[in-house]
Amino acid sequence: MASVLSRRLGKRSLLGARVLGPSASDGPSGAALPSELQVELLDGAAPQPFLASKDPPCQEQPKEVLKAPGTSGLQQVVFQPGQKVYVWYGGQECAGLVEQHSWAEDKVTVWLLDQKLQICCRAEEAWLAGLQGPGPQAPPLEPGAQAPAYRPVSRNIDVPKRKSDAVEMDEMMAAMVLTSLSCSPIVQSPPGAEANFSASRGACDPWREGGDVSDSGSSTTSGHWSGGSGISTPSPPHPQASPKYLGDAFGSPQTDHGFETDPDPFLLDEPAPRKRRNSVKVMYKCLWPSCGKVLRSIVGIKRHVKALHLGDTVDSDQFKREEDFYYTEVQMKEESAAATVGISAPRTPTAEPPPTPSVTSLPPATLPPAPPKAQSSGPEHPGLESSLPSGALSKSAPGSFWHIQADHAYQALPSFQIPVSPHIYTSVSWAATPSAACSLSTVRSRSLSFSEPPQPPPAVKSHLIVTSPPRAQSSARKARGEAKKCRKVYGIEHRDQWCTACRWKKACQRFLD
DNA sequence: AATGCCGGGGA
DNA sequence: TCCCCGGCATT
Repeated sequence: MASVLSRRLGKRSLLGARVLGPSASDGPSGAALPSELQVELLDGAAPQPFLASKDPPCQEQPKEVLKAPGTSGLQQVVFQPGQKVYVWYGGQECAGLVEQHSWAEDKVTVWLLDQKLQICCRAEEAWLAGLQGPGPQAPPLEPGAQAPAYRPVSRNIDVPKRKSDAVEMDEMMAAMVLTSLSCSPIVQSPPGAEANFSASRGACDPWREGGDVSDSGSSTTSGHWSGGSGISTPSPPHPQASPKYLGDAFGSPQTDHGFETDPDPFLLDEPAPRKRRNSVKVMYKCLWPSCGKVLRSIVGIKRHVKALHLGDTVDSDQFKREEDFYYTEVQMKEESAAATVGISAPRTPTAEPPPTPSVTSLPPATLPPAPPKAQSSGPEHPGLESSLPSGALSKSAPGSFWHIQADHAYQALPSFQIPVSPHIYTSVSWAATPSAACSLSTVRSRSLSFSEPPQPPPAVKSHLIVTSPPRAQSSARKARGEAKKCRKVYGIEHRDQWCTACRWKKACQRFLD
């Protein structure tokens, strides 16, 4: 749990929540929040209620803010105006100049050089240049001693972790931003959202989803992000997110209230996520900051994201894919619940994202793209089919080509020539055909490589098998081919046009499968 | 029932 | 070796 908390912390601070945290007066919400959250909120020192503009934090009316019941005498360092100090802002250490230090309120107004803005924060959160460590974890106060009445809990928190987390978060943030193209709601979301920032964590989920990084549930902070795979494969999330989230997602307080069953779970218009294991229920959780809604169907969650967060009005094109980033699949062990819903259909392990282009769903797997594991995916891969017209081999052979000469294939098994064009002949050995098929399949498998762009999952599957070399099911008779046979093509009336094999009731040699 | 083919057998 | 066909599996 601790890890989870710390993680959240980091993320939050990433967004600058700490500095801008909602006012301490926000009694109710504050009380309900996890202790670490409170710390953050209080750290903000800028009790200003959140306003749309997150940029200039408390620069507008810092003074008022400072009037809060002071925690005088706590400060151990006296900041002089103009003095260079460092403060935590936006998840990182920022250098700034002291504008003013209100000893009484234990607040310091700092002009951030980098951000070019003024913020006010608790004196303990700022430290003089040259001194070490971020304010929070800095030595300043003795536990309990001066803890203001309104934030009793904060003192219990082990703040030190913050810094590393923050750094971690920065990286994630960067990745996130890149991925979501600056449109990320997380970035744009109003500061207020942070209060309930379960989403901050979720914000990262997309990657995890996509990568299907099974970090085997280790709930440690490092566990989440250490997996290079997760980060390195920012491929679009697809429905089959990894189950690991489960605990995480549902464990978070925020999630609970957001939980809600999809009204119409059966509306799935895409391959519903299949139940991976007996009692695992797949749900989709909205990652939008402060949302955390959980629905049972992809469609539902997408609709939710689109409608509520992305806004339906906006040209859907612009956000068409965006919504995929704002929900994640979570799996829920649920012995009992399993019975309730027609739990989504099982998703093939390697599954490719569902049909809907946007969702790569998660798909289906995200993608997919899950590293090694995912790779071992099943035999059928989208890239495969798409790269090669399935029927190519068998069907493509227009009668005109093979006909005449192929006709005797049955008799002349060894080899024969196929007139590819009036002047060009291709020598083909029937016996070799299988190998040809092999090479063919080889090529296809190659297309399976990760880089393969997630093509709209072709619905073609069956055909591949046809080209596969020697039939595994050999022993018995040849599986009935799907290709047309002479009988079908020419009809019984024109039996004379059939290939010899067909005439002899043998396997058709003209329209091979 | 229609097809597709294997296994056999006659010429 | 060429041709046919009975019969079974599949569709």
